[in-house]
Amino acid sequence: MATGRTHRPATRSRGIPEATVARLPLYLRALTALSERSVPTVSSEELAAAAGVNSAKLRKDFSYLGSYGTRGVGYDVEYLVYQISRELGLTQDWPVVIVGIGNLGAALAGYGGFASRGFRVAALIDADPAMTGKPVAGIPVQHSDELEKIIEEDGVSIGVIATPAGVAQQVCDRLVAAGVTSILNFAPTVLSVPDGVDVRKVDLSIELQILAFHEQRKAGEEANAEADAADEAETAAAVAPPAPRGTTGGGRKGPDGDVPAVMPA
Amino acid sequence: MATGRTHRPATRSRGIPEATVARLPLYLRALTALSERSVPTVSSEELAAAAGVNSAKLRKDFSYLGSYGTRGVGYDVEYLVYQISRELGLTQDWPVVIVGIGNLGAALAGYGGFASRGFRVAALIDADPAMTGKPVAGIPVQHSDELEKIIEEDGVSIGVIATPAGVAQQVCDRLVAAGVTSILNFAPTVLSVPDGVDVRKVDLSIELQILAFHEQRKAGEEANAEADAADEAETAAAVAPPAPRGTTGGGRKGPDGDVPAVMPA
DNA sequence: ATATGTGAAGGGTTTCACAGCC
DNA sequence: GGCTGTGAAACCCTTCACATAT
Repeated sequence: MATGRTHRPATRSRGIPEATVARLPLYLRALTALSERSVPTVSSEELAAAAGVNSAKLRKDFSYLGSYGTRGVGYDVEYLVYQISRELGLTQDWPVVIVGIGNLGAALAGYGGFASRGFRVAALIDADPAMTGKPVAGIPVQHSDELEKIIEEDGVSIGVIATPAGVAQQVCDRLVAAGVTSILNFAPTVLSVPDGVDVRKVDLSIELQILAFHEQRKAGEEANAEADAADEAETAAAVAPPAPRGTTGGGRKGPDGDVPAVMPA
Repeated sequence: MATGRTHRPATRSRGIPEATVARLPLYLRALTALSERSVPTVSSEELAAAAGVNSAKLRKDFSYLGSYGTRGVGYDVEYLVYQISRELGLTQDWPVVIVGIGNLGAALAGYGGFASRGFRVAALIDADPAMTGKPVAGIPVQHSDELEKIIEEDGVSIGVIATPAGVAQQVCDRLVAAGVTSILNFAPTVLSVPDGVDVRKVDLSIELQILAFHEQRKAGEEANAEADAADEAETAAAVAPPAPRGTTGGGRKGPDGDVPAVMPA
C-alpha cells in the first residue's frame, strides 16, 4: 500500500480516548520518578507496574500518542516525559484561581503538586472580608469583588471551587462569565455550565459511599452462601473472584512482581 | 431466565454495575434535597436533571435495584432514599479513621458531608508528636503509635490517607494489617494492597492535568493547528523519525512471502 | 531474544425506542 | 396521556495474541 503521501503529519489522531487521557498523568508521574533516578529506558511492563495498570493497556494508550517506543528495548524515559507533558498541555503555564479559602481551599493552595507541573496559583479568592489580605501558603487572599478583574487580567482559564455548596453555582457562573472554561469543583453539588465549559468534580462523600457499598458486600459474603446458594450460584460466580480468599494466602504485594490492580476504574 | 425461586424483592440482584454504584450517591443527594422540601414523588426526568445525568441512564440504573417506581407517576422520594441508602450500606454506621492531619486532613475532619451520612470520624491520627492531643474539628489527634489499637477496638474498616506521598504505602500497610479493608487515598502515589482490599484515589493534580488537556485542545481549535506543527517538527527531528505510521497495511500473516531479514538458525 | 504496536475479540456502559402499566 | 422498565443497538474500553521491529 506504500506510504500514501499523507499531507498531514499524521500526528496523534484527532481523538485520544478519554480513558487514556485520564491515565496519562499516572504515567507521567511514574516516568518523572524514573527520570529523577536517571533511569534511561523502561519497558511497558515495568512502567505499567509503577503506574498501577497492566502493560497491554499502557501500550494501547501510548499507541494513541504515536510510536514512541523501540521494539526489543522499551521507552526512552526523558522523551516520553516530554511527549506526555506536551500532550497534556503541561509545557505551558496554567494560571489557576482557587475560590473559597476555608480549610480545603487552604490545603489546596499549599498543595505541592500544584506548582510542580505547569500549574500556578494566580490568586486565592474568598468572600469573607476578614480573610482579605491574609496570606495563605504565602499568597495573600483577595476579596471576591476582584474575581472578574483577576481572571481577565491574568488570562485565567482554570478555576477551582472550594466554597460551601450553597454558593458554588453563583461562583461558577461568575467564573464562567469572566472567561474561565475549565472548573474543578470540590463543592458537593451539581454545577450547570454552558457548552464548551468543562467541569470535573471531586467529592469525598461520594467516594466514601462507594467504598461503603463494597464494604457492605464483603461483609455480606461471609455470612451468605446458606439457603439460596443454588439460586445465586450462577450470578455470584460472575461477580466474585474465582479464588475465595479464605486465609488470603498472606496477601503479598510484591514490589516488582505481580500487580494487584485493584482500582475499579 | 425465570429461575422461579426468586421471591425476595429486597436483597435481590447481586450484580449492580460499577458505573451505577458510582452514581447512586448522586441520586441520593438529589433525593435528600427533595425530601427536605417535602416533595412526595419525582419523575425520572426531574431527578435526572437534579443529579446531572440523563433520564434513560437513571431509569436503567434504578432497574438494577428493582422496580421502585410507578408507571405514569414517578418515584416515591422517601422510599427511594431508603432503598438507595440501604443498597449503599448507609443504614449502618461506618467508623472512619483519617491518617495525616495536615491541611488536607484537617479539612477532611471538618467536612460536614462526613457525619451526615452514615460515616463517623472514629479517630484522627498523625505521626507528629506535637499534634498529639490537639483538637481538630473537635476531635483530639492521636499519635500513630495508637493506630492498630484504635482500628481493632473500634472495628474500623475504612481508612482515609492524607499523609505525604512518601509514607502513604507504609501507612496503608499498617492500616491493612490492622484490619482496614477499604482505603480512600489522597496521597499522590499508587498504593499496592492485597486482594480483597479496595482502594479509591482522589488526586487533585491528576484532575487538573485532565482539565489542562481539554483546555489546550479548545485553544488549538481556535487557532487552527499552526504553532503546533512547528513545535512538533522540532521535537520529532531531534529524537525520532518523523515518519507517519499511518496504519502500515493490514497485518497479513504471509506464510510464504516476506521473511524477516534476520533468519532464525 | 525481547518488547513494542495493533487488529480482533470480549465486556461493559450508554443510548434508543417502545412495550407495558398507571 | 404520561412515565416506567427493559430488550436491543451503538459505543467505548479492555484484554488477548501475535506480527513486527530491533
